[in-house]
Amino acid sequence: MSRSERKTVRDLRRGNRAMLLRELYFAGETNRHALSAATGLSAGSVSTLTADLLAENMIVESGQVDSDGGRPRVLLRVNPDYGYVVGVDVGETHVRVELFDLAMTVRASAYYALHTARHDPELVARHLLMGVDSVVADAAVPYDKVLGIGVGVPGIVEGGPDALVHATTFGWDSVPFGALLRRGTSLPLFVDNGAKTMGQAELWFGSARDAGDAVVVFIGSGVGCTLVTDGSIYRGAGRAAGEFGHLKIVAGGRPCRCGGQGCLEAYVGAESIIDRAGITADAADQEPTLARLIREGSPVVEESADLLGIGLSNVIHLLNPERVVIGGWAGLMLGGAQLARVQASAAANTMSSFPPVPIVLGRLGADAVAMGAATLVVEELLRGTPASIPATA
Amino acid sequence: MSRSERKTVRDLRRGNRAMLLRELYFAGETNRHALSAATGLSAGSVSTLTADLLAENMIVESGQVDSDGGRPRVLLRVNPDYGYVVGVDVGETHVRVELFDLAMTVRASAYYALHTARHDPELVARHLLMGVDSVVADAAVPYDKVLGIGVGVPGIVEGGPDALVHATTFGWDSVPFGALLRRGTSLPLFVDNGAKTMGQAELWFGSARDAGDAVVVFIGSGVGCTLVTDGSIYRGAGRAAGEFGHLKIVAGGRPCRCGGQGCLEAYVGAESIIDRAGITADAADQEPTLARLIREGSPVVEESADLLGIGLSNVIHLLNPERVVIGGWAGLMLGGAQLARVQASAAANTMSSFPPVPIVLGRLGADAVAMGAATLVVEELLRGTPASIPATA
DNA sequence: ATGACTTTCTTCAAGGCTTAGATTATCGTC
DNA sequence: GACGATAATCTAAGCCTTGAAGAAAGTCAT
Repeated sequence: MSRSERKTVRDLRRGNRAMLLRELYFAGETNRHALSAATGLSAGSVSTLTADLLAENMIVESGQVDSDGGRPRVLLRVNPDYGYVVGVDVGETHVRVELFDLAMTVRASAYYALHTARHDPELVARHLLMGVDSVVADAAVPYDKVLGIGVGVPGIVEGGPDALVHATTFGWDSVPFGALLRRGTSLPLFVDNGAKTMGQAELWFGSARDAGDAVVVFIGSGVGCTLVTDGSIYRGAGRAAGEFGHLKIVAGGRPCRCGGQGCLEAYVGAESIIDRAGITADAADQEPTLARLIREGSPVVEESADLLGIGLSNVIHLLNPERVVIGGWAGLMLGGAQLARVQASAAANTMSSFPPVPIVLGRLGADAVAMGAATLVVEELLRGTPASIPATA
Repeated sequence: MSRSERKTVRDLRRGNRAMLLRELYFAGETNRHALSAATGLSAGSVSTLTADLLAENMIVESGQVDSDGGRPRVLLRVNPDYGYVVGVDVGETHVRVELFDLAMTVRASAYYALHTARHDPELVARHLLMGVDSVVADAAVPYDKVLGIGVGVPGIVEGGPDALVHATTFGWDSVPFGALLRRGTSLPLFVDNGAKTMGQAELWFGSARDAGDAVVVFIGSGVGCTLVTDGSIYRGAGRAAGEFGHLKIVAGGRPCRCGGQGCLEAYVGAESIIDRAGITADAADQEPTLARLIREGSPVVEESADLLGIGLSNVIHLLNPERVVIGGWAGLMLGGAQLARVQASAAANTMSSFPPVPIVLGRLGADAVAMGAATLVVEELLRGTPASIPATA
């Protein structure tokens, strides 16, 4: 009930520092004057705070620009090489590991195919850890400058150090994936649902950028989503919020792989679309198969767009977002061809007294899951809590 | 994107003061020692802050309790007579005005029946303002100690000074109700959707008390809800979040009074239940008619319970609340008789990997709308922003 | 080249805040 | 009645932000 910490003057400084750093991170490149305006802090405070950050090598001066008739401004930016973050996308068919610098430039990546029905958690964990070693080596980066590992996985991820994962469709039932990884690395670890990591990527750098309240829908084999409230991801009481795919949109409808009936995912997930078209496709063939169905203008695809619109109208009624973003590989395919139909269906099913909501496609492509996972680590850094300061700055 | 204000050391104090006041308000009666523990502030800070609040007459000492073998603790509480707040429930059939002290004790109330199809905004506003004058007079309270008026109305309430109200079912289409009231009073005004004010009442004093993440469903003639995130009400980008009643749960289903099809409200709102049972009832007769249907065990009622459960499962999947509360006069009736059925239906339609969610009835009865509206004013007071300090404290 | 003017950034005294620890108040108990 | 215990207040010390003044580093007109 009572939020709002911040008690001593020390906390005040921490908060202001975090605010400044955040501004600096998202602005990309600014000067002290602009920072002062953006954060509301006095010029003096900005000066001392940036001095601290410069001394820690967390930010760097990156040039100057003339100001019409005055002392030139010194440009500041977050030091991309202050540290590195690893993002991992554990998908239904693969494990993708990428190493980013703080400017989110990919420095190295690794990919491991998962063969169907072989989602042994131990194996996945081994791939993942191997991938981490590999990207750190490939990027030729000192280990102690890796700030942490973010991992996006299918299913619901419980909090806690074990990071229990419940992903029926993936064959994982209460798998302590965090604990499994913990055995192989001592780096800070952040495990979350893959739809949410993608959502954070779109929120930070993609189509949901700067949105205060948004919904980012993820459509791959299954369907998930990220709810953005007040500019950050809402996770709910048990970190399970956003199970958009299991909204019931057809009473007593098609059985879903979750065990329920009439779920949205049973209609608009790639697996379901293909299944409904009467095709039997291997997991690895889903992508080309769906592409073909869309190209051929299958009525199943159109129906999926209509149903997705209904599903979106539900989210719109409930959450009143300022924007809806559709992402995930299947979402981008479906949306690429049928966005207008989705929009029309959503609008038709939304009350007229509701302000119209833009529905757009994700901008970061299918790789956003790994990038978003990496941002979980960056988020921690920007929070400004001590720790996570590498030995040699 | 960047939240977290709090910049100067002055803001720090304001924040701490607000935190303390909030704690004091919800604890009801505490001592300085306990406050220190609860807020994390040092004993010294609590001492000076409470001294300020006492000097302003915002809190009072209310007795002592012995502490086993030591100086007795001085009990502190918010001064119930520091100021008064007015809460108004504008419903489909009535305008109810109540005046509360800060302990939320009703000091006076007024009631005006609205005759069907006569929801002229001007008339409603006149009733409301008359009611305010009436309760202030009845309670024999000085006008300058009335801190503000909170109003709960049907439909969507846009922010802004005009408080535009969109309530199709009420016959209001973009009615600037706030502006209308503003012409008749200079008191601070807070207009919000009635389902949300009820939700806030249940959150502060009822079944959702202390919940961080909860959903409070309101069922009257229509259906609405309040989403509680991080201990406070989530309103969405355009303050329209929570239109639970217009989730589509039956594709291509029954026409709803909103103009859509298959909305939840078209099945579980009191008006719809009665209609589906084949009865024609006047608005004023809805209550006894629904009571009779429930008593007679009408199959329509059972079906409504099942559908409500499905609707709730959608909210649960999307928001992962720790608790669901059912309120509103029809909700309390329906829930009183069919709660088990609602719970069973919700559980049956929720993924097994989801933690089970308690579904309970509201505890404050049908009057919660007005009380919740009044809390909007109190909320402002607790926020600790200057202003709203009556002349004579 | 020079001086006036601009704009950016830094320095520093002043004022405010919380804290920790010492002090005072007020009980029960031996 | 002294002593211990618990509650509340007082005080010195240490941070922090601000605002104003000053330093830095340019442009521009003459």
